[in-house]
Amino acid sequence: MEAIKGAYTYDYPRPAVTTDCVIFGFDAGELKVLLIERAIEPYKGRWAMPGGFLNMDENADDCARRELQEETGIENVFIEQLYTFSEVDRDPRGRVITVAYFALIKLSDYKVTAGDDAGKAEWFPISKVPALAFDHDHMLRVARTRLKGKIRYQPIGFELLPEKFTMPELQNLYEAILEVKLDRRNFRKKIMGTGVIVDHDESVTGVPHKGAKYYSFDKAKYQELTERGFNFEI
Amino acid sequence: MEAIKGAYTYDYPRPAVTTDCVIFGFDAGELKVLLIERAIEPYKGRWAMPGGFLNMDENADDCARRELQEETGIENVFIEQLYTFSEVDRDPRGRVITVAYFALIKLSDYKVTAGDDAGKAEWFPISKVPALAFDHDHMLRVARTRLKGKIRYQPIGFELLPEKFTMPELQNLYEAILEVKLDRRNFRKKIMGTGVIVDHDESVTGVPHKGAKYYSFDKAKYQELTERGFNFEI
DNA sequence: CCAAAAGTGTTCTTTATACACCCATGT
DNA sequence: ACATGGGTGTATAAAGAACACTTTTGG
Repeated sequence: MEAIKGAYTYDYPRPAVTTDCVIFGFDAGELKVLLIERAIEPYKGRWAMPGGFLNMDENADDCARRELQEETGIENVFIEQLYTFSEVDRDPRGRVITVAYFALIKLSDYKVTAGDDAGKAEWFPISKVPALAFDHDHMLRVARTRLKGKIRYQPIGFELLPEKFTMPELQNLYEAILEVKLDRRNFRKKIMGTGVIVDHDESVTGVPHKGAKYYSFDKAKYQELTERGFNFEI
Repeated sequence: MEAIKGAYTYDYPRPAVTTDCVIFGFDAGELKVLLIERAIEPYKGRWAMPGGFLNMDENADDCARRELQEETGIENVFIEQLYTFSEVDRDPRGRVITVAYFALIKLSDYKVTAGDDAGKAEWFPISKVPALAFDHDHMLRVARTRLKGKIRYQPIGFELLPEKFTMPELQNLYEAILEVKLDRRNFRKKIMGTGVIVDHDESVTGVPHKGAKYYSFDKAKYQELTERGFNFEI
């Protein structure tokens, strides 16, 4: 798709359409967001969610995945449509509506903060996110709320952890997302009670205390249980 | 906004943007959807959700409300963004993406099937909806699923009933939406337990059996309780 | 007096919450 | 041996599920 000055004409005006993606990761007991520093105006130097214009031969999901790949190198991750933001004045360049997505990243796989297409990319702890470009502060709040709501009935938490994880890690994740403290014993009971957790006979080593056991999430078993009307409530 | 042949030119191609609205109502113990019969091609004669093109001076919410008003006469109702549909071939006229909404109507207020702008409008029981235009079958399924999920934690059921309703009516509504049978005594207990239902000392008359008492939903009390971290689980 | 639908309480089962001690490891 | 964090069980409280008879009203 090349820019050809004024090559596309329509009988009615049309908004430009973009997708943006709120990218969540989890590391060091903290929920984090991947932001891109804008290299050009408007909002040059401000941080924003990665995103870009929709091509004519792709749907919004494809666009969000493509932009994610181009701007951060991330691919093959959990991604879901969040909300479409369409305020008339949300972009100073003109009428732009954006279909926002949110992605959940196993941060262990993407620790290397790749400086790609769009300039600097950086993980920010959710509590230290600066004022963002466009309406992205609002977008982040919406994504945060969605994440908080969704984790109660879908096991999306596992998308944020490495394949093998420990019970304390999983609990920390839930505590970070839900912003509550949970009881260790009750948490383990509930998680194990779902029957979708596999025990590896292996523990954390090299720590000056009892090493936590590794577990992993059995996606196949989850699918199976879901089809039989199984409920994942934490 | 007038059509001026080829008056709007851009350097990159842009999709057209519309909003569509899935309109739910409840009557005679059945969940219903309001559809419009298409008067023009494509899909002439097929039924579809009302909707239309986004103007440059309105956001998607405003557009959805405007189209709802223009095509069905309905206004001042519950409306919420549902999902943005963007498959490349979803509209034979070209690239059109649609921001879909769903609305909940107190059917008692809008029984008159107004034949307006877009031709015939008609309420269909959800079980008797014919094959729809565009990707609207899919859209309806998404809306149905959202309604089913949402009613579990938000008191949106009341948007579908008249101001005063009886307990059996409310229960029928929940049963229709959730597609389950509920126990009369337990249902009443839970609903009354929320503390957001007001008892009117008035009953249904003119029926050949004990008339059911009227209740109404106290929105102010609900807001108050919500702010204190109250949960509306049915 | 009959048919039809509304109203109502109790028991049992399941789930949620609260809570404290011992264990393994590295320094 | 000690400091650190991991692992475990039980008792109590709350919520959910199951269930049957009486009441009101019009015909």
